[in-house]
Amino acid sequence: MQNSSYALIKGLRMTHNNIIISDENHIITERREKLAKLKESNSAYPNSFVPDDYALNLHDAYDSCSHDELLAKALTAKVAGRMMLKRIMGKASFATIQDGQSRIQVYISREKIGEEIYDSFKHWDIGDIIGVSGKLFKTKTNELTIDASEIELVSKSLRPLPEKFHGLTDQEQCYRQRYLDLIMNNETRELFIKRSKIIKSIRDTLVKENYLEVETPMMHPIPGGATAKPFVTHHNALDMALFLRVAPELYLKRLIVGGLNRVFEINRNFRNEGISTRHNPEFTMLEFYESYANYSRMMEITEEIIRNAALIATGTLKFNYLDKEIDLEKPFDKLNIVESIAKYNPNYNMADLNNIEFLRSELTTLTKLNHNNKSLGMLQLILFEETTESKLWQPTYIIDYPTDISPLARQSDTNPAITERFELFIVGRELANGYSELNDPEEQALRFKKQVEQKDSGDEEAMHYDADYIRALEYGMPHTGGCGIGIDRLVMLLANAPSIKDVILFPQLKNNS
RNA sequence: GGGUAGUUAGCUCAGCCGGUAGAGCAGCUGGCUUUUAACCAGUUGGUCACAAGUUCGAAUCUUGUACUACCCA
Repeated sequence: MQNSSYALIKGLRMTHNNIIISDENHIITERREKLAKLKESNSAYPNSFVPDDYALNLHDAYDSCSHDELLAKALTAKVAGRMMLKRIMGKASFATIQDGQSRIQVYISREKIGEEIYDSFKHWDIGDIIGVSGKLFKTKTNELTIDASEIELVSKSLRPLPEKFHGLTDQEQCYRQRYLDLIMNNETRELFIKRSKIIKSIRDTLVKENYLEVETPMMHPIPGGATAKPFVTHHNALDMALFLRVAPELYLKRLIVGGLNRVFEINRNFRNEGISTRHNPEFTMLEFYESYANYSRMMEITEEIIRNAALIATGTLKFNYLDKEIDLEKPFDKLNIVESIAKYNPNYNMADLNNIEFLRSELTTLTKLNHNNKSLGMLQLILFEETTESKLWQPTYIIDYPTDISPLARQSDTNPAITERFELFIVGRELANGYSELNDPEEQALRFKKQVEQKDSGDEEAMHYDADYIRALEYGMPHTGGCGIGIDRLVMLLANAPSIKDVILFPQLKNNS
């Protein structure tokens, strides 16, 4: 045997790197033997077959033709794809191949293609990639089929595919071996096509609004733009620590200072936190900034982005997420924190919700934690998170967040304890976060200093002081609105996916080997 | 971080009153020229997630660990 470095002892194999691959089984062993024979005749992995048709196009064009019409047209087709089903009936066989978009049936008769090739075909395996050309016809049961006049093995598959009827259902295996998921589950391929269309729709909406797409650093010397724990890495040549970005915000606003008046970026952020059905350590975020705009304008454009994406993805503005209807057609509800608590929890009245003593005792009961040194706004926010957030199923903007937790947002002109900030909630989840940007460099410097104090007292998520960003603001930034939309969560919503792992091709999982 | 459930052949799953592991598909051999989850006959394949314990004997009972899913923080 050509490759003597593997010894087939009870399915254990040593590679040349001495890595033990232990999942060999008799099926793989048999296929390796078939491969070895193909290699002897130099026909294991040819690279010359070029298909000129796709199954999907053939079905679209000819499914409606009758048997006789198709016969009269005498059309030939040339396709390539993975063999998913195989039915041998003596001197003739059927195979079903899948070419990435759809499937088509192939008829192979010994009489037509010759005994030698027919005998080879009988030993090809489900999962092998084959190329076929031949005449199109309809079978007795009216299925469009290619009558193979030529057929060749394009790529040998060594590993058996999941079972043909039930397919692959193991959630973990779908995540760990997404390629298998894509081969076996049509819905998975469709979901990721939908994701791509959603992202294209977002680009189209923003470009139409005269936004410029930009790319800013993923590796930051000073992490910033969000309260989150960053990943740390190291640049060898510069001998310096770098942080994977938690948000692109501070760079995008530097571009606003530079006169790129409307910019957006769709890219990955990295946050060093737990993994859940709503959190992946790397996730895709849209951030967009518009000069001479405030948070009201950002809410308008956020709605436009989401509606356009929903129409592209679902064809409608009313659809179900986990069996509950979402209505994106009506203008999104807009409530401040206290109003939203009162609306969804009739047991609270406005007087109580503005009474700091009441809030303290209520929160002590609800959270079993001490909230004595928190401001009124913070207490209201915590009560909101405890009692209201998860009830915001229909799209709702919550507006006017406390300044303490919004270090990059502009204060309200009438009440400096709150900022011109909104978060958009749908299906009880935060989907977007935007505000009128803070463009006063002196106020921004004070806010950074407060963050540094919090960091010094142990808050790992607090921000650093970014002197270069302050310097940029000191050159003057026009009043600006900004917003971030979590793309993964938006895709979850529009694709009716229960977990963020379902909408990320390769989600982060624990090591299982 | 806490709770619940799952992990048995390549895949989908039975077996869980403790007595040396079973089906269908896939694979292999044979038959079959319009099948379609093709069919018919025969047949290969398992460290029952991992580790310890109870027992004459453990896939099955107990405990722990790992991973996954769901719920809660």
